[in-house]
Amino acid sequence: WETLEYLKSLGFKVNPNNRRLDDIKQVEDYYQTWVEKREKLHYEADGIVVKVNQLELQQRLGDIGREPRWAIAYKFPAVQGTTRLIDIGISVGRTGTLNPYAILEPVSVGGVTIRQAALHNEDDIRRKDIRIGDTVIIQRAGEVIPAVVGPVTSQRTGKEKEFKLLEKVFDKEKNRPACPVCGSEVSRPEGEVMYYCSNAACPAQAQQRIEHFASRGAMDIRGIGENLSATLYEKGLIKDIADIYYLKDHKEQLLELEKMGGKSVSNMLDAIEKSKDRPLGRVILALGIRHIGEETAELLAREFHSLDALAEASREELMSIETIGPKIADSIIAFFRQETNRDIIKRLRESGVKLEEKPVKAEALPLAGMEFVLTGTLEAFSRKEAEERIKALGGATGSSVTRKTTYLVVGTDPGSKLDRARSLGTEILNEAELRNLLNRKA
DNA sequence: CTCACAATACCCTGTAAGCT
DNA sequence: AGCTTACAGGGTATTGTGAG
Repeated sequence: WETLEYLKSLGFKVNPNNRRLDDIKQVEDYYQTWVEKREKLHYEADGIVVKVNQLELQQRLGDIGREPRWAIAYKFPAVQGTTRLIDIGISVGRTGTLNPYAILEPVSVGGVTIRQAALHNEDDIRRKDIRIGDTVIIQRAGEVIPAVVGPVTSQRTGKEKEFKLLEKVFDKEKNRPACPVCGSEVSRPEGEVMYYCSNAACPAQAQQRIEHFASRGAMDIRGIGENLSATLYEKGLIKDIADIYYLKDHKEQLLELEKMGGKSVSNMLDAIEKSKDRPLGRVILALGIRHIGEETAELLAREFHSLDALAEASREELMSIETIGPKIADSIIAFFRQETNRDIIKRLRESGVKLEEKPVKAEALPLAGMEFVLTGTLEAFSRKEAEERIKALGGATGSSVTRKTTYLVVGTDPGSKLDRARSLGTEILNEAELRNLLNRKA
């Protein structure tokens, strides 16, 4: 709504009869009533959720990963507080990024004590003009994530220091900037915002690769989280992700670990065994290939059906897949070219981890063997969308009505296909009927 | 067809608190 | 005590769009 007011103030015409504006206004009003009611509630609330209230539209909009595209939170204003920025620390991420974080004078904001907060990157720190020693405004974004909003410049004493990442990680003995974990060289690729540790074998990265592999979205090995993966790595029980599946040969050493009794060890080993036949998409995600997240991993699994097939795919082959461009393709190729990675995959296979998946047989799909032909304009679908959904369920689409055509789908202003279908006695569906069919079978 | 820009999808990171 | 979860907001990559 504010955006629209802003546009109006710039002289743009906004049609006051536009239904959408009414809808937005309605949401805004509803939100305001809750902002007022908030304090009187006998429970905690952090905002309202606006939802599309038609199941059909919800289905069309779908999800991105776990998040629905048909519902969005509209949060109450965040609670803020101020405190002192004592220092800026650096942590090393799974991909080798050097991540600056704020070390704060502990402060209570919205009922919890905040000591640290992410600062993202050097450019962002500069943009916000955050300096070490500053009094800074802190808020909990979405009532949860601590965030440094910016400095209170009126409180400056002149002793505040600008933050320079390369100075922070400067190693006097080596006389150059160095990774705070392994001491390797640090670089910032042209045009990028993050600095990286150049050492792929950096313990920080190795440990977090293990953590990522075991994580819920990937192989989902319950029991192996940040702490255990670090311990197992430090003790040398696990050097890379494949070693996880050979832990069972080292039971005695596991039992010697602190806080690991017989039950913990057997729970962990059970969880490891269970993870051996996760869907292929999970395995691809778990490998930790750069730029391959949940969605792309899933896509690659559908496309290749086995890790070997993916490993052998050419750049062109990869790029021909929708949503995969040169960067992602190169990232995949580079990963499988690495000798160490090939070795890991070999050992994963030997230990019994499932690395392929039967392609879903087209014959097994609900619309298998049916051919659909579309004519006229559809209301709620684009034609391409409709065709995709039919194909996703195993149906075929044709461009002209023949004796093999199962259904003719008729939108508004149908063409001559309708006449032909009538003369052939082909079954005719209108849009609503098609949608029902798709929803029923899906 | 190419280029530039906008929109969208995807990926990554970190904190506190609830859960086991 | 450790693991998991909820969550925001940063960046990068890809796709879509319109003009020439």
